[in-house]
Amino acid sequence: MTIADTAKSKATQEGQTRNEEIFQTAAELMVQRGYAGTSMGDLAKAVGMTKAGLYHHISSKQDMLLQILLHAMEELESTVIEPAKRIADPEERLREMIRLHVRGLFDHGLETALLFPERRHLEPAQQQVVGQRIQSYRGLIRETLRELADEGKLQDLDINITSSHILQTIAGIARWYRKDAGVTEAQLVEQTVNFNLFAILKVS
Amino acid sequence: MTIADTAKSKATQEGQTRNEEIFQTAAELMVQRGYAGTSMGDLAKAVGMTKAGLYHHISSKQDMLLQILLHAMEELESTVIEPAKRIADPEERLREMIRLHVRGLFDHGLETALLFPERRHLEPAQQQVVGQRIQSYRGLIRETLRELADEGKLQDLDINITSSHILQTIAGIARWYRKDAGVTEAQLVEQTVNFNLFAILKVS
DNA sequence: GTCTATAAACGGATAGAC
DNA sequence: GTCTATCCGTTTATAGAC
Repeated sequence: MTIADTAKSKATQEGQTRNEEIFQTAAELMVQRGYAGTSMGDLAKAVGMTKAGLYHHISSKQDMLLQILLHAMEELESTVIEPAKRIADPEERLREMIRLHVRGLFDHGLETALLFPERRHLEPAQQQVVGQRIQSYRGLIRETLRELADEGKLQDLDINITSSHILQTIAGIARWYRKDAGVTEAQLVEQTVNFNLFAILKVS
Repeated sequence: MTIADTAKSKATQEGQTRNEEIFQTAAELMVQRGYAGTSMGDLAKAVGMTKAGLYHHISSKQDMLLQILLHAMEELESTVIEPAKRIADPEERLREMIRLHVRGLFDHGLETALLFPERRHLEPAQQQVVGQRIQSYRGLIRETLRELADEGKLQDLDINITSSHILQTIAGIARWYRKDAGVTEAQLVEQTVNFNLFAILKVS
C-alpha cells in the first residue's frame, strides 16, 4: 500500500481494478449530483484521468449508467431479494428486506438508490429491462404485505401505495444522509426498519 | 375562454400572467426531468416561445430555480406551516402538516417537492437561504415529535431520522406518482397521513 | 414582449501519438 | 492504458430588429 493508494482510498477502496474504480466513483457522483448533473469531465477529474482516458473503459455515458444500474440490481437481487425469499414468515421477511437493503446502501456506495431516480435517462428498451427487475422487487414487497394482510397483521393501508412509501424511506436515505451528521449507519438501519414496521404492522 | 385557452389549460391554469405560466411550467418540467435535465429550449417549447423570448422574463436559469424554490417555500409556509402552528395538540398538528403538505403537492404542481432534490444546483449562498427556511419547517416537525414524546405518544424512534423519513414519504410522491395509475389524490393524501401516523404514534 | 441570429462555453465522443 | 488535440452538437445567454 503506497502513499498514493492511501490518499486515494479515502474515496474508493483497495484491491479495485481501474474499471471498478471508475464505475464506483461515477455512481457516487451521480448520487450526489444526478446523472444529468455529472459530466464526464467531473468524473475524469474525480478518478484522476482525462475525459479521453475514460473512454478506453466505457463506451458511452449512457451505457455506463446502464452498467451501474444493472450492477446495482444484481447486488439487490443477491444481497436482499434472494436471502429474503428464503424466509417463510412474512413479518420476518419484510424486516430483513428493509434491513438488508439499507445495510447494502452503506456497504456499496448508495448505488442501489440510483435505480429509482436515474432510470429515466436510459433508452426506453433499457428502461424496460431495468424496470422489470425493479418491478420484481416491488412484487416481492407487495406479496409480503399481502401475506401480512392475510394473517390480519397489516394495518388498514393500500398495498401499492405502502410499497412505494417503504421504498422511498429507503432510497431517500441516499438523498439526505451525509457521513458527517451525528447519525451512525447502524442507527439508521435500525430506525428505518422500525419506522416502516411500526407503520405497517397492526398491534395485537 | 377561447379554444386555444382550453387546450393550454390542460397544463397550466386560467388567469395566469405569462410570468406565472413560465415559472409553473418550468417547475413541472423540473419535477419530471430534474433541473440539469431540463434545458431552456425544452421550457421555451413547452410555453410556446423561443429561448430568447424567455430571457425577457427571467435573468438566468439558476435564478429561475431560486425563484421557484422561494415561491415553493412561501407556499409551504402559508399553506402548511402557519396553519399548523395554530394547532395546539401535537398529534393533530402533525396529522394536519402531512395532510396539507401532500394536498398542496397536488394543488400546486408538485413544486414543493423540488425543494429537496434541486436545491443543490443553487450557489452556496442561495442554498443557505433556502436551506434555513427548510430547516425551520423541519424544526417544526421535530418540535412536534418532541411534544408527542413528552406526552408518551411517540414510538421508540429517533426524532431527527424520523423527521427525514416523514419528509421523504411526502416529497417522494412527486417521484413515483403519475396521474394515470389507479390511485386518486384523495387516497394518496389519506394513505400518506395514515402510514406516517401509524409509524410514529404509540398505540395506547 | 417576442423574434432571428449569434456568441461563448460546455459536454459527449473520437483520432491518433506514445 | 492514458494523453493531447479536436470535432461537433447542445446549452446558456445576449444583441438588436420589430
